[in-house]
Amino acid sequence: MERIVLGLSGGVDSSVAAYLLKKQGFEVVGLYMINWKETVGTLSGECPYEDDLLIAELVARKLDIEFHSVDLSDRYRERVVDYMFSEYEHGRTPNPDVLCNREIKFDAFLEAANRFGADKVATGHYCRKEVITDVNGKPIYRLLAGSDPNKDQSYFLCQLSQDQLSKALFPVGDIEKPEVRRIAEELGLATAFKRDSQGICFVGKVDLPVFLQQKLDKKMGEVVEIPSDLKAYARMMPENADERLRKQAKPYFYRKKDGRVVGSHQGAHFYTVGQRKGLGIGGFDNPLFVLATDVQENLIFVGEGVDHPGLYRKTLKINLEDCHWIRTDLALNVGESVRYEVRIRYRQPLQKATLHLLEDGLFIDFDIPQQSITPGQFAVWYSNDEVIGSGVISD
RNA sequence: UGUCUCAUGGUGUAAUGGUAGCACUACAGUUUUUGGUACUGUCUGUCUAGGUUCGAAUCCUGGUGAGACAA
Repeated sequence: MERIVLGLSGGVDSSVAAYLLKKQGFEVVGLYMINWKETVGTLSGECPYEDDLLIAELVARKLDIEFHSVDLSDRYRERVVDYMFSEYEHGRTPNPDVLCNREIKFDAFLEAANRFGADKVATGHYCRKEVITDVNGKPIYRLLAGSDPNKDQSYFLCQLSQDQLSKALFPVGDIEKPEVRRIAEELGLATAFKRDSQGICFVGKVDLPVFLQQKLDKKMGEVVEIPSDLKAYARMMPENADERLRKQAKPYFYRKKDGRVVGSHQGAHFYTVGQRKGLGIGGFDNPLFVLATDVQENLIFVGEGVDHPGLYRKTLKINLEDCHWIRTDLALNVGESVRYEVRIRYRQPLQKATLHLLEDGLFIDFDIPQQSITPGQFAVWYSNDEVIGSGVISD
């Protein structure tokens, strides 16, 4: 009987995943991962993980599976939290959960699983895995969207490697959320009616702006409104196709003199592109959206209305070193192009685009201009249901 | 100093005699295993002191404040 370590989080998805694995005949070991122990910033200084640990243990007992916990908080801090703050400090908007999967759940956690006698790990992610073989009979692992289009979490696994994927199992990927709930209820699991978790796993109940304010310094700066008829928006496009891509992918660069000061803020690094709330500036006919931030000058540039041209761009660039192919066999060579569907944030409907690999980076050229392309976020390209690759949007 | 205009919630405005509406902001909730977005809901107001009137944001007088023109 094959031994599998399952990440039991104390949520309903991993609980049911445990049950399904067991039903499939695996010897399941539930392993609770502690990745954050700090109590600062949490409500009423509660221990952030004790409740979930207890619930996970309860579920394990109910399902009659072996249960342990493992403390990965040092690793988590190094690989996820430090990255997160560093990105914010540089004016980018990180996705800690993508990193958490790449660096923790399918790395450090996998190592821990090995110590518990398993060489594969399972999680409660809503996504699927398939194996095909290449011409030499070598296996190729495919990462597919979860069957429930409403809960598909393949986006968060976009940075996994073939090696990581080869050791992963996603038991709930081919069933839908309501079914998961139903199974949990039928089994009488403690998690059956527990509400879905949301927000960065470790921050828990605290909202991110508050958390960031505790970690990053405040620095008063100005908010500059950019008119929608700025001449930079009517930029001339070069004839050469590659040059045009490069130019289209370049974010608009604003200076204070391009607009007028309409307010102040407490630190440009607290804001992200496309953000509407939190500026505290009223009196306009339409809401203001953040077009860009400049952490060097500590300026925030905003535009009025969802239709502001500064909010849209047709092309984005991913630096070569940030370009990751899950399907390494489908990786582009310099000079090649391919049609895929792309999303630039979790749950965004897939957008048709053409990927062009040039000497200086991967350029994703969308059929339709995209709103709020945000540096630091991950662009993920799909072929139908399959995640082909991903990369960090450059600035 | 003179003349004129204006003064509505945090902001921008609507209602010119019948008990104040809209947008933005803020807040709350929903959606969401990132951030953000989106959706729903809620709060806050007639500069001040008098007067006219059954009744005033709306008319009259004084005050205070802001702007424009005038030298």
